[in-house]
Amino acid sequence: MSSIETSPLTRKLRAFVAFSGPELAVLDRLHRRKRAFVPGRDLVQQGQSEQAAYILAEGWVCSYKVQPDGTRQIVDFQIPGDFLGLRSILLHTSDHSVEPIVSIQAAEVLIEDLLEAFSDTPRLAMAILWMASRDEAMVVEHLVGIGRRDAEQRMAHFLLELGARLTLVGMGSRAGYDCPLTQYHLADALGLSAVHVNRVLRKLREDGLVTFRDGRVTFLDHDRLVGLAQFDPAYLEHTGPLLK
Amino acid sequence: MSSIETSPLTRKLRAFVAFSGPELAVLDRLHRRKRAFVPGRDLVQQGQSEQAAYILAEGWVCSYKVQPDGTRQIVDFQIPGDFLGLRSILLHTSDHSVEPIVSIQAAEVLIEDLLEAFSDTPRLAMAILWMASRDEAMVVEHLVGIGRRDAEQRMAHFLLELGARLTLVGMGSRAGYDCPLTQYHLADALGLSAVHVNRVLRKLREDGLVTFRDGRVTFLDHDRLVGLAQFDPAYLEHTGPLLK
DNA sequence: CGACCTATTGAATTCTATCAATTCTCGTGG
DNA sequence: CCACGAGAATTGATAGAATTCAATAGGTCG
Repeated sequence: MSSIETSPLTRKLRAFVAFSGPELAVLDRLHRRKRAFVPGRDLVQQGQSEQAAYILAEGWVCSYKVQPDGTRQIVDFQIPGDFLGLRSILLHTSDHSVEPIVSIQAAEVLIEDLLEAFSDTPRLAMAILWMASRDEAMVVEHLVGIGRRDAEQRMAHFLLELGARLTLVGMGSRAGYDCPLTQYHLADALGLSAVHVNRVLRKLREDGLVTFRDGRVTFLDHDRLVGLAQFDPAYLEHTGPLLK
Repeated sequence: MSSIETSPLTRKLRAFVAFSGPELAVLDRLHRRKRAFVPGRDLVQQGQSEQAAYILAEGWVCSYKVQPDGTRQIVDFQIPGDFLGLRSILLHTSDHSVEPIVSIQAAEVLIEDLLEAFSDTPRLAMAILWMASRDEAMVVEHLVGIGRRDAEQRMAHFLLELGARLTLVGMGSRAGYDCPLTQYHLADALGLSAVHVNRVLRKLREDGLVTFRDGRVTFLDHDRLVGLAQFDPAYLEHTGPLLK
């Protein structure tokens, strides 16, 4: 049995699609070009063309856009098993940057690899397309959060969503999860100032809902937090692609 | 020559991909199930499963999500040539609603139609996937706008983006465009209150930048507006899918 | 130890929402 | 023809939310 069967991506997709041996082999091939990255050096640069995509094997990264005036907006965080830069290779140019938050391991995927994989196994293509749609649904939910929730709800919703995603890949539970993000990351993701992030976290802590401390998110009262955030995980719990 | 060759979708895709006769015929088949809708009755309902997708032939619609507390966030507006609900059929359930803003014409596309079209003409599949990526890039830009721009910049950027999109399908120019949206639509899209939308529009008008009046957006000083919004249309001007 | 990053808190300011009231347009029915 | 009501746009006043500026403290690393 090859080690690929336990990769986070494979693990995630297999929750929805039963792959055949040859399909697993194709997945294996996609993982062959392993590379390591450290914080401070971007995997993908906004505005660059000829980008590769990556499958994140270990660690956390964030996708963000910077504006001409220097402010930045984090669009999404990716965790092990997530695909990075799929849109970049489709559009042949990257509209965003990708930055490692901790030291990471990622498999580089060239456009040729992907086209080859897609033509070999249409089922895999469909599974990846489905995954991309799920990611887009997450971005949409993020948009709603920033547009129509106040800072406290935004934070609560964000911490809960991250928890739900991490739980899917075995890195979290209802009790909490390890989280390498700084308050500056939260600020850039939620469209708040770092100062206000700090105040909101204090309020949530003082209200006995959740703590964010020493790289760990701890849910003190999960149910009440869900109530505050009006968190509905439906958009994360899809029934999988239409593969028999 | 069939009339399909002048449909907005065909027109848009042909700007990037040269289709063969059989491929045009497949596009034609996708348009066969024409339907009409009127404002007030949603095409797609949030939470519903077994949805169809649509190709918008005429008129404007918006995609939105409503939250438990009743507030709504418009995620995107669609104009002729845009695809609606592609994600809904992929995920097999809809995470958002779609509402006609004016009376519209749309071609219903069943999941079977799409799978058939994809297997018949991979190039068309790639073109549609590319288009979906472009739409996602737009949602991302929208996210950045709400997260990191103040109300005035948000409005300016939004009006410019809409103008750029409409120009692509021949419905607008640097001078302006017809626009059936109300200030309430703008508010729900930009994450502002309707009252504040009104104030912002007044300011932009008084500053001689743009007017929003009687269903028409008129750019008074396009260049200065671009400067205010820090509008960079790069994310709309892609080189097309990787088809030879 | 000092440099640097992160977290924390206070005070003043700016931005945006909410509440309330008015005007305008347009279509409907009397 | 006009009164009426609905939806849309407009404006003022006030309250609330979040930002900015400024300062301090804790931790880590060389």
